[in-house]
Order: sequence, then structure tokens, then C-alpha cells
Amino acid sequence: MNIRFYNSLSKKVEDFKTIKPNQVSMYVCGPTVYNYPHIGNMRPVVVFDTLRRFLEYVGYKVTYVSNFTDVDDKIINKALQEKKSEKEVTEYFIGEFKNDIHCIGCKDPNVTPKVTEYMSQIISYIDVLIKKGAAYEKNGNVYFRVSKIKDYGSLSGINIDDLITGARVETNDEKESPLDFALWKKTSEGISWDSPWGKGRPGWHTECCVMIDTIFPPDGLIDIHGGGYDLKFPHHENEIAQAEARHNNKIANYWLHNNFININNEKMSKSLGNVIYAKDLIEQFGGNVVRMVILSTHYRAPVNFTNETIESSKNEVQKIENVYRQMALVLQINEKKIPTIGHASGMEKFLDSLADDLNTSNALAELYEVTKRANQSLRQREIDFDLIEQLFSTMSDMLSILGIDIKYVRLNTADKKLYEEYLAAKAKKDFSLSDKLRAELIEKKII
RNA sequence: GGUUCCUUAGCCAAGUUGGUAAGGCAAUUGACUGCAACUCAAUGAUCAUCGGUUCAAAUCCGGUAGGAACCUCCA
Repeated sequence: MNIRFYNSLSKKVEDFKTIKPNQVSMYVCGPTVYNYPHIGNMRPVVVFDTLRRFLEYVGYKVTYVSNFTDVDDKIINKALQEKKSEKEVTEYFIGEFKNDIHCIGCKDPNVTPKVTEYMSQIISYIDVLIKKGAAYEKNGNVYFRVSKIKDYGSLSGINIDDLITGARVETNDEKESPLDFALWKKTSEGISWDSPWGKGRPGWHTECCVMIDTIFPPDGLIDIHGGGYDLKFPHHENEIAQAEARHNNKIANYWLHNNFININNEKMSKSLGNVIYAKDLIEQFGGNVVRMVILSTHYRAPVNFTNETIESSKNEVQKIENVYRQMALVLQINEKKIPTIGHASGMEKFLDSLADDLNTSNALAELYEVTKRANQSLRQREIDFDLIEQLFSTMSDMLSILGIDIKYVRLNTADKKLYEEYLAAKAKKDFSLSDKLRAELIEKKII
């Protein structure tokens, strides 16, 4: 299968070639855990979970790493404000985050490192950068020397001179250049660690490098690095700079960036007061619907949450659930076997769509095609059970790749008997009985 | 100020190297149906606008209008 991705680094669609055969190493920048996750936080999670599921389905062994930033000014402030320890704050919100992503159909990454667990590695990583002349210490702070990197700015397409003359870079007498960024910050307040440069805490940009470096030896080079596209600058640019200095590589062969979620055509922000927590949307509409809204648009385009787009996805999910459950019912009543995941036929166009830079819109079109065919098949006078079984299998596999979780009832003997009685009553035109039985079946979510 | 991107039917949305536009939601009509739900079928776009290149452009180039993002913490 020819898998292609748009690589933010080259700004081109490229064929996907892994470093090791049949294995994919993937890292996605995770959240800073100081508040409930908003819906925007869910986009990269859903996008890269879908990518991971797809890669696994087509046979790759995927090592998916996504971090938790549990050291940060916002966390320290929150802890001070609520008179709690930083750890209490971060543990709570990590739990909330995990809960949300499970509700929205995401599997846990293979590794979820936390900054606080990588402190010794971070310190030694910074130490190496200093020894290599790529970083320098001033008054207990350590800065990265951007001038050491000749093509700094290549990911984000930012011109260094423009940055400096743009006068939007904060001035700081300690730094050799305004572009230099902090690797280690001297702190007087909140949680801190001892280091060769005094008490302090690490800067944001180093943690991802160190985690990747540690988890993917020997040189911290991985296949895919993902995240929101706002992270291109400065975060990912700075990650690349550090890896260039440390290992002379660009961390990842493929840099993938997802676009944002808008709320009613506006960017979600605190100042606009339109921040929506993921948990609230999930509670109101269910994880499948929220996930469906996200998947309905290509990951590099913005997705808009409005009453209309949510309603649309809600109807789509409902339709898929209906036919899926009906097929499960028909198969079970007729003592046919329920196919297992991973062996479906008719997946070609669906998989091709996903192989094409994760085109979920086109993949969904294939899912709807199967949905329609299944509905048609269910209405035939002479039901073709083999066909139903095959369509059910196809649909199961598609849904499992997309992370849409649809439950159906496993019928026991009593359930089957109830259903048959319902059919019999209907056939006898005993509608008061059949209505009663129907209500029971609906109650049990069998039909 | 610098950089980048977007504009496809009421709404969402796809569209490899140019060859007269996937799919979904909603709507309308029809069908099915004891009732309801579910479902099926049919119906809609000169691709913001102007001009250029070309036998041929939603797709390439340029102008105009409108919108957005990044350059600062941000998914």
C-alpha cells in the first residue's frame, strides 16, 4: 500500500517510508495539564489515534508516544491559587484528560511520559548542549544559542531577520540574541529541581526532545512527529534546533500538523469566552458524534463546530448505529456467526483514502456506501445472509479504524424468543401484543 | 509591518500530475408500513469575482473583493 503524508517540513506530499521495516515510531505533543481539556485539545488526539489505528490495521507495529506537560507556569499558578501541590493539580487533570479521550474513542498511547519523570535526562541533555556550545548559562538560566543552527526557521517558514525586526520578540538582556530560547529557568516560586545551574525548572521546548531521545535510542530519530499547527513555531522549530545540535537530525522524517477547531466560525479563545470543554460536548452528544464531527473534515483544514454541523453528525451516527444493530440482530437471530475484526473484504477504497494523507472525508464516504448497501440488503424479501455477514464485517473494520464505537446486544435465548414472539404477534395482527413486545425489545436495545 | 492560507449547492465536505464536479446533513416528491420508527428512490452547483495561458481549468498565472491563521502562551 502506498501511504502518503503531507510533510510540514518539506511542504509536500511524500511517500511514507519507515525507518525500520513494518514499524512506526510516532510522537505527538500532549497537553499541559492545568485545566479541563477543551474540544480543541481533542483534535490532535482523534486525528493521530485514527492514524495509529489505520497504520496498525495495515500491519505496522506502532509505538505511539504522547506526553503530559506537568511542569509549567500555568500549573504552578493553578496550584498556588487552589492551595494544592502541582502534583495534585496535574494528576487530577491527567485523569480528566484520559477520561475524555476514552469517551471519544481513543486508545491510550503506548507511552505517556511526564516531564517530572524525566528530570535527570533533561538536565543531562541540556548539559550536553552546553558542552557542544549550543547553549549557555547566564545567572542560573540556560538558553539555546539559535545562531548555531543555520537553517533555523525552515519548518515554520519564518525568516530570522523578520522575527527580529518585527519587534515582537521580547527583549532580554541576558540573551545573546532575542531568538534564543530558555532551556532551564531559574525559579523562585513553585516546584523546582536542583541542577548544575541552580534551582529551577526546564523550559517547555526541551521536554519533547528528551522524551523522544530517551524512548527512541540511539539518536532520537522517529518516523512521525505530530501536533497542532500552532506548535510549528516556536515549539517544533526549537525541538528541531535542539536535535540538530544534539544529533544532527530533525527528530522526525515526517512532521504532521492538524488544523484547529472553530466554534461558530470563530477561533476558540478565552478572550472570546467561547471555550468549550470536551467533557461537556461528550456528555451532551456522546463521544461518537464529537469524533464524527472531527473526522468529517480533513485534518489539515479547520473544522467548525456549530449546531448544524453537530446535528448533521448526530444524524449520521444514528443512521450508522441503526443499520449496524439491525445487521447484528439479523445475523444472530438466524444463527449466523458475527465476524471478527481485521478480516473484512471490500476495504480497498476505504484504506486507500486513509493512505492518502489520512483523508477521512473520503473514508467516510465509503462507510456511507456500505451503510446504504446494508440497508438495501436488509430490505430484500430473500435476505442474503452471506452478504449481510460480509457487509457487517466490512463495517466493523471501518468503524474500528475510525474509532467509532457502536455496541450491539449479544442475544441470549430469551432475547431471541422475545423477538420471535414479537414477529409472530405481528404476523397474527395482534398489534396490542406486538406493540408491547416491541416496547420491550426497544427497552433492551435489541431493535 | 513580515509570512502563509482559504472562498465548491441552505449547511458540512472531497476533488494525484488541467479534460466539463464524490459523499453526507437538511429540504421537497414518491415508495414501503397496522401505527410509529427505520429505510429506499428521485430532485439541486456554470466551483467568490474579473482577466490570462490552453483544444480544454474548480484545478495553472495575475488583478479585485471577502475571510482566516502564524510571527507571543495556545491543540
